Amino acid sequence: MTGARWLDEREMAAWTAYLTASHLLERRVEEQLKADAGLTHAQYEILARLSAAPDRRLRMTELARTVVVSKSGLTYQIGQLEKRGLVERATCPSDDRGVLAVLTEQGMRCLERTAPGHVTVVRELLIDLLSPDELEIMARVMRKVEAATRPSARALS
Amino acid sequence: MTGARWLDEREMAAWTAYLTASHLLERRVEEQLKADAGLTHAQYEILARLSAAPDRRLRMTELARTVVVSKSGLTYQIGQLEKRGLVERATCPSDDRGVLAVLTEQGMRCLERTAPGHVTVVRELLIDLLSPDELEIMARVMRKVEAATRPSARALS
DNA sequence: CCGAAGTAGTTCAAATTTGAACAACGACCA
DNA sequence: TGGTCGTTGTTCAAATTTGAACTACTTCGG
Repeated sequence: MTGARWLDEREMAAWTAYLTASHLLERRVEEQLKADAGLTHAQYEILARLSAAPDRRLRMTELARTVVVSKSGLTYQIGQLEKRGLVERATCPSDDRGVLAVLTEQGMRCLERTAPGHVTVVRELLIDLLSPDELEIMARVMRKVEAATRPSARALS
Repeated sequence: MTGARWLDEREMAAWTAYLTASHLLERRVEEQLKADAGLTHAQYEILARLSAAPDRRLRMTELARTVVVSKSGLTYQIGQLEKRGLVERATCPSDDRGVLAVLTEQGMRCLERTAPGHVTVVRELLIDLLSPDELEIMARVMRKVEAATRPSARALS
C-alpha cells in the first residue's frame, strides 16, 4: 500500500488544476443551461446525443453509456424529459426488453433554441482559450483517459 | 442568439472527449475512494486541502472556494466528516462569524492511509498516460479555464 | 423444447448537491 | 453612536444520482 509513487510538484499542480477547472467549468455550463433553458447538463447531453443518432433514437443502455450516467440515472432523466414532451419512449423492434429513447419534434426545437447559448459558453470557457495545438493535445489526452477508464479496460489490466 | 459560432469537427471531438473522459475519471476515482476508505471524492479533497493548510485549518468559505463546492454543500460534508471524527469545527479568532474546519489527528491518519491508493488511481487513469509535454500543456489549459471560469472573471468581461 | 445464465430497464431507499431564505456579525460612513 | 450594507455560515426543501434488488426477456447448450 505504501509503494505508491507520489505525485511530484508538476504532476500535483496539473491534477489540482484539472480538478478545479473541471468543477468550475461544469458549474458554469450547468448555470447557463438552467437559466436559459431549464435544463440540466445531463439533460442537454441526452438531447444532443439523441439528435445525432440515426432516427433520433437510442437504446437506453447505449445512451447511458455515451452520456456516462448510471442506468437508473438515465431512467430518471428520460422520465423528466418525457414529462416535458422533449423525449418519448418507444418499444424496441428487435428486443422486447429494450426501450428506445426518441427525441420529439419539440425536443429538437428545444435543442436548436438552446444550443447557441451553450456553445457560446463552451467556447468562452474552454475552446477559444486554446491554440490549435493545445486543442489537439487536450483531445488526445482525453481520448487516452477514456480508453483507460472505460469499464472494458478494467478486465484487461 | 443565432450568431453563435458552431463547433467544427475537431472542436466538437475535443469537447465530447473531454466530457466523456472527465465523467469516467470522476466515476473511477469515486469508486476507488468509496471502496477503500468509505470517502466521497469531495470528502477526500476536503481532507487533502486541510492537510496542506497552515495549522491544518481553513475557513469554511475559503475551503468551499478551493474545493469548488457550494457553501451549503460544504456545511453538509463537514458535518459528515465531523461525525466520523476526521474534522472538527473551531471558532475563528479574528471573526466571530467565521468557522474553522480543522483536520483532526484521526483525519490525518485516514488521509495518510487513503492517499496511496488514490494516487495510484490518478496515476493509472491520467498522469502516467501523459508525456511531460502533454502534462504541462494540460496544466496550462486547465489554468486558463480556471481563470476564465472563476466568478471574479464574470464581472470583468 | 427446456432450463441456466446473462442482459435490459425500472423501482426503491439512501446519499449528495444546490440555491434561496435566514440569522448573526463586521465594516464603514455620517 | 447608529444605521446600512455586505459577509459568514446554517437550515430547509427540492432535485439529482447511485447501487442493489427485482422483473421480464433473450441466448445458448443440451
